Amino acid sequence: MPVTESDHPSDDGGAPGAGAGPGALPADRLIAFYTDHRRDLPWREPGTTPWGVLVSEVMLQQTQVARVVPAYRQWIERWPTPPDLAAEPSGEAVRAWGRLGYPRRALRLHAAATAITDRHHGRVPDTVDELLTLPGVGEYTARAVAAFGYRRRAPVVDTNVLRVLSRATRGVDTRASATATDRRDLDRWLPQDPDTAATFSIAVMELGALLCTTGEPGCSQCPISDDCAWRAAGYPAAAAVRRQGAWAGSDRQVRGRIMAALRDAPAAVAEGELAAVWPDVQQWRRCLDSLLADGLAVRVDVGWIGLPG
DNA sequence: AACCCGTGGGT
DNA sequence: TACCCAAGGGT
Repeated sequence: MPVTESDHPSDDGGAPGAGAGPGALPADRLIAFYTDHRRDLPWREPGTTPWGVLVSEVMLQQTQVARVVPAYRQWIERWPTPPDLAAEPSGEAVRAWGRLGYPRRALRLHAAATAITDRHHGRVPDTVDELLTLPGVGEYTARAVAAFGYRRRAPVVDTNVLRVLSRATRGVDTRASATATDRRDLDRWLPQDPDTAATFSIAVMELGALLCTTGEPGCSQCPISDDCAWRAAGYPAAAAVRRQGAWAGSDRQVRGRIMAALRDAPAAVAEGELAAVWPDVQQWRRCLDSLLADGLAVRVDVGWIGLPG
């Protein structure tokens, strides 16, 4: 594990000093860290709507912040409200998604905009339960929108928060995905005041993104290192994760090429031309069929494939 | 519950 | 280089 000596001095049990205690997640210091070191991101600007928060959260699902920023700006400028997006064909959402990856997210975001328009009068719902009914909105995103969009008190646990929670309060590292237990554990540290709770959540997330990272954590700059159970335990390594399959030659690669061809074309593409993206006809056929089944592509006519209308 | 789903940056 | 993995969700 890439832990530097300078960041992790093997001190001999120095006094905890003014720490809140081993395994604590002290809100005051986390919020102070956020105040001092927060990144200026477009979805954090004053005036960001709950719809803006929802769009940013969906884009950020498994996609890095730096790649999301320009896409988010263009998306919000073009579709400032859910009805604006719902009024357009879903294929336009898929095209605007560009190369963010996992284009089903674009389809689901469009479906969410439609549901918000039809069932919620065009206003993004403000309760976790209602948000959970929206396509593409899971346990994390629902709470993120409630907390960051509406300043509700909800335990927001993404991969960053889970890493901080696990390390600081349990003394172990993890690469698992968050569970209901994790949300309950975080809730213990969540300030009661809703607005402060929302700031606390984004502060923990920011700490995980900037300092308490998977790679080389910046423990020497961490505001809660004195309370960190993981540090006290000597930075034990996380359990190994199951390797993902090879990318080259995968269905995902083939699907990606087909979608890129459809996005780059102004209108429908002849199947014969589309087949040129991959030499293995069997695999190409299987992937095209899966894209049609997913609704990411449609057969607009015999032998012609396009983005959904 | 394990597996699938895109793309690209970091090392 | 090859591999990890990044503000997850759906099945």
